[in-house]
Order: sequence, then structure tokens, then C-alpha cells
Amino acid sequence: MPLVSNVLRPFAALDDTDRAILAELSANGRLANNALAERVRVAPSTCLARTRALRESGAIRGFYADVDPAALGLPLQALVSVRLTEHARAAVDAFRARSVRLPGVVSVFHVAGAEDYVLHVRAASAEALRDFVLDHLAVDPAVQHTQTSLIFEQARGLG
Amino acid sequence: MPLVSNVLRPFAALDDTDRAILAELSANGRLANNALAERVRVAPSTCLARTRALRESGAIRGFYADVDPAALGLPLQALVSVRLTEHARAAVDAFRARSVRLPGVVSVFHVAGAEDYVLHVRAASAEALRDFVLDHLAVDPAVQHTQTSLIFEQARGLG
DNA sequence: GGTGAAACAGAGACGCG
DNA sequence: CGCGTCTCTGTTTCACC
Repeated sequence: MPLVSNVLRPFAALDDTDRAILAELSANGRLANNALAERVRVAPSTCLARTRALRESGAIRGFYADVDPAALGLPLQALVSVRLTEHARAAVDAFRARSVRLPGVVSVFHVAGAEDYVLHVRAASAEALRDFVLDHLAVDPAVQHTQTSLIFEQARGLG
Repeated sequence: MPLVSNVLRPFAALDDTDRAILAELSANGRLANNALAERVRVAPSTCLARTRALRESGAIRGFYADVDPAALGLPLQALVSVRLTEHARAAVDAFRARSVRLPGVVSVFHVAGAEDYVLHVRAASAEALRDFVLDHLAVDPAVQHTQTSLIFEQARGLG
């Protein structure tokens, strides 16, 4: 196992065009290749090749629609902090693998500090949120402690 | 000002087709209308009208590329909990408006509980992260206290 | 690596059941 | 409302610089 984390391995150096493409697409994932090419000042075919390379290198991980959770009948959101009982790699990895598959889980953050994980979850109601925590987390022997903070509002930053 | 938050206003009831469209697009925001129509079992023109209606009703808030922050030279991510000095609406709203515009801020969560805000931020280095907190948060008179948790890993959930 | 033109596919408008 | 057809725009390939 390498001592240096993969996360620190630099990407093939991105030039200004690549960075401009990433900026445009993170603000508007459905921008047409034509329009994107015009904004970043290259020909459409060049732009297409760049964008494809960015996708294949992993710089672009995917494209997603931002769906209002309220529309899906999940008006509540919460951040649930989770502390595990043990911190061996196997236990930690297993918890992450399990938690991303739980219903309503938007994002799973493995964090340093007093807590081990922070789960961003959506729920239909306060009862559903309670049930989520009780049925999926509290019963998990790997979970020592959870703390749930209801999200009043979420705003998207600029990056 | 209404006593009942806008967030609680129900959307025009969505049927199974609408929900299927939302599910497909949140998993793959660039799915072509043709392919989307086939998956949700309606004609392309119908699918297009549905999707447009979902965008206009606000059920779909936008489309975004998920860019690996490491590719942008921002390999570090953190969750920064922020407690404010006062909790009057004006102060709280102002903080949110300010924080979403700060460089590196991905998302701002206004939460219930001991903390008032949780900021999901990206940074180029540990020093940059420290500078972000010191220069933008610690000096803010509205901010009473912050706590920074480095993110080791983030995984995207299904729901 | 970047470009332009040419073949191809998808988006979007409209009139009909 | 949902559907099929039509046009038009954007995508993608490829030979060339």
C-alpha cells in the first residue's frame, strides 16, 4: 500500500481552457457543447474532445439534476453525525459502503475529529427521520453514537 | 410575510412518470430526452413536456457537473460548523448571503441545534483552509465560534 | 493539439387523436 | 394529455493544418 494517498496524486495539469470548461459545467451541466465552446473560445470539436478527456480522467465525475427534495415528498433534510465503535479500516469502509445505500442518503462525509461520519439525509417527516436513525443507525453495532441536526435551509455556493 | 414557509407548500401532485423522470435525471443529468423517454415509457415529445414542466415548477432546480475538487487544485474539503453571536432573522439571513459567496464554499446548511451553520468548503491546502476560516469567519463579528472538521472522503448516496 | 465541413442524431414546435 | 411528424439546431466524426 502506498504511503502517499491517491487523493494527492495530481491530475494531468489542466490549462485555462480546461478550468473554464469545468467552471461552466459545474454552473450549468446541460450547457450545449456549441455554447460551451463559444464561451471558452475554442471550436466545438476541440471543446468536445476536452470535455470528454475531463470526463475520462475523472475530473468530471458525472452530471446530475438538482432535484428539490420537497417535490419527491421528502421535505425534511438533516445532517446526522455518526461516531463508530471501532476505527479499523475494515469497519470504517464497511460503514461507508452500507450508509451510501440507505434510503434518503444524499451524501456521506468521512470526517476527522470527534465524529467519524456526517450523513446528509432526506426524509418525508420527522417520524421518518427518527425511524431512519433508529432503524438503520442506532441498531448498527458499528455505530456508537449519533447526533441529528435538522437542516432549515440549504444554499449552494459558487464552488 | 406568510407564517407558513414556502418550503411546506406542496408541489402539484407528481405522478409515477414524473417521479421516474426525476429519478433518472438525478442519477444522470445528461440523459438525452430520447433515452429518458424510453426509460420512463412515454413518447419523446411527452417526456420533453414533462421535463420542462418539472423545471418550471422548481422540482428540478438545475443541472450540474460533479467536478472532482482535486482537479481544480482544491484537494482538501472540510465541514465548518459556525455558531453566530445573534439569531435575529436579519443577522442569520445576512450570514447565509455572505457565506455562499465566499471562495471555496460548496454548500451552506442552516441547521437546528447547537451550531447555526455548517459550511462545506474546499481548499488548496491546510494553510488555505486555515486562512479561509481566519480571514472570512473568525473576523466576522456575527460569528461567535467555528469548528472545522477535515473531510477524508465524500461519497454520493442514492437518494 | 486545434480546426472546419459533412453526416448524423436529438431537441423542440405543432397539429391531431 | 399523449402522440407522431417535421424542421432546425447541436453533436460527433474525420481528414487536414
